[in-house]
Amino acid sequence: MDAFYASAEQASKPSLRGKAVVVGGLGPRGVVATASYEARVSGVHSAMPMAQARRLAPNAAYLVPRFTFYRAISEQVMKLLRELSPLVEPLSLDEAFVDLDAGGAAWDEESARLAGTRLRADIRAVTGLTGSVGLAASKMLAKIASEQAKPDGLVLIRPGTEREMLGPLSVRILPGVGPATGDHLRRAGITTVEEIVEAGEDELVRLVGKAHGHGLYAMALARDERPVVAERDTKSVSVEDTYDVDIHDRVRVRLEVQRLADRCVRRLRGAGLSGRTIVLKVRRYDFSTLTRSETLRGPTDDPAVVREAAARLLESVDTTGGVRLLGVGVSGLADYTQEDLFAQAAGEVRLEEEQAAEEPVKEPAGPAERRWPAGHDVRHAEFGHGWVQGSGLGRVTVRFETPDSLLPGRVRTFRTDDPDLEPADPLPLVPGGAVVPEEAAEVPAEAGPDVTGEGPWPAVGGA
DNA sequence: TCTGGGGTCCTCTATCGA
DNA sequence: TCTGTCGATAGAGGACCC
Repeated sequence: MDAFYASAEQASKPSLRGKAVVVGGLGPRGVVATASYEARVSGVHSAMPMAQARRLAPNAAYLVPRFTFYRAISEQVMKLLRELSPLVEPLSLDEAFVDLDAGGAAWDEESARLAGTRLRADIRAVTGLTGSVGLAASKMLAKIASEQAKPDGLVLIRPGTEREMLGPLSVRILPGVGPATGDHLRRAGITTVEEIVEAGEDELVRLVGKAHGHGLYAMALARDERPVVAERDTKSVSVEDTYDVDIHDRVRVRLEVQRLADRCVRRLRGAGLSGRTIVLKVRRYDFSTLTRSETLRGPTDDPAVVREAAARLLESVDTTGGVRLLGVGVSGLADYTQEDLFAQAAGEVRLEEEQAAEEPVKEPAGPAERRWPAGHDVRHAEFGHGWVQGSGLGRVTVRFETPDSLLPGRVRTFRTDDPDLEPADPLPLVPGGAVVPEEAAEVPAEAGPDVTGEGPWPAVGGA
C-alpha cells in the first residue's frame, strides 16, 4: 500500500486529500510513522523526529496513528491476496509476499501482469486506496519491483534481466543492508550491487561476517531462494515506552518496570503463550541502550514471576542520570502451559485488579475530562460525524465530514466535556464496505479476482 | 524539541559438561 | 588424573525492517 497510514487518513478525511499529512507520535519525542507524498515533497519521511518534520512542513496535518482502523483495511487487502494464493506472507499491515505459482494465479509474464493489474483494481474497489505491485521470480526482486512501482503502479522484472537491472543500483537496495553495513561497504569502496559481485564472496565474508556475507553475495547475483512462508511462529513478545521526560526517580523506574511487565504478560497471554527468558531494556538519558536478561527453569505467563524477574534485572542497572525508555520482553516462547495453576490463578486476580488501577496513571484524564486524540473520529448529536482537528485548554476542534463528503466539512469548537460529543468508530472508506473494527467487510463477489490457469510461473508479488 | 515500537536475526563471549 | 576440545546454552549488543 502506498504511504498507507497517511493515505487511509486522507481517504477518511476529504479535507486532507491533496494535502501534506504526517502520521506518528505527537509527543515531544515522537517520530514520523508515515508521511503522505505531499509531505514527502518537503523532505519529511518515516523515522524522522516529529520536531524536524514540523520544521520542514509546518502546515501539514499531524495525526496520531489509528491502528485498529488500519488493521481493518489491512485485513480486507490480505483477504484479496489469499484469494490469489494460499501462500501469503504478510510483512506488516501494508505489505505482503504472495506466491502466485502456488495459487495457480499466474504461469507466465502475461498472466502475472494480469493478476497484478486485477489485484490493484480490487484493492482500489474494496478499500478506496491505491496499492503497488512488484512481480518477479523471488522475494527480494518482487520487493524491489514494488518499491519502484510506488506510488500506484506495477513493475514486473523479466526473468533473465535481473542482474542487469540490479548492477548499477546502490547496495542499500539489498535487504539487510542498512546504514551501518552500507557505510562499512562504502569504506571498502563498494557502493553498487555490481561492485559487490566484483569484490567476490570471500572479500564480502571478510567485510561483514559469515552469514551476512554469503547472503549478500547471493542477493547481488539475484539469487534468492527464500520461500514465501505463510505462518511464522512468534519468537518474542515485548512492550516498551519512551517517556516524554527522562525518569530520574528510582522508585518511579521500578513502578514503570512493573507496569510494563504486566502489560507484557497480558499480551503474552492474549497470544496463548508463555516464555522462559525475561528481558529488561533500558535506554538512558544519553540514548545508550542496554538489555539484561534472565532465563527461568521453565516457561511462565505468571505476572508475578515476570514482574519479579524484571525487578531483579533492574537492580543490576545504573539509572542515575535518568532513563528515557524502559521495556520488558519475554522470549524462549512455548505454547501456553499450565505448570502452576495456583500461582497463575493468583496472578490473574492481581493482574485484573491492577489493570483497572493502571489506566488513570497513564491517562490522567478522568471521565469528566476526556481525551480527544488528533485525527480520531467523533459524533456530535447535532452536527453528526467528524474528526478531531485538535484539542487543548479545555476545547476540542472538530471538522464535520465523512469519507464520502464532496467538500471539506465545517469546523466547530466545543468544550472537551460537551455531553453532545462522543468518540465514534471510523466510517467505511468505500460505500457499502464496512471498515468497522469488529466487523470485517464482506467483499462483493464481483470484486474478487478471477483465479484462472495452473502452471509453474515462479512469480512472487509484493503488494 | 533529536532519535517510536515491535519484532527478527546474527555475532561475540562466557560457562559448563562430556 | 589432568588437560584440551567441542557443542550447547546464556547473555549482551548491534543491525535491520516496517
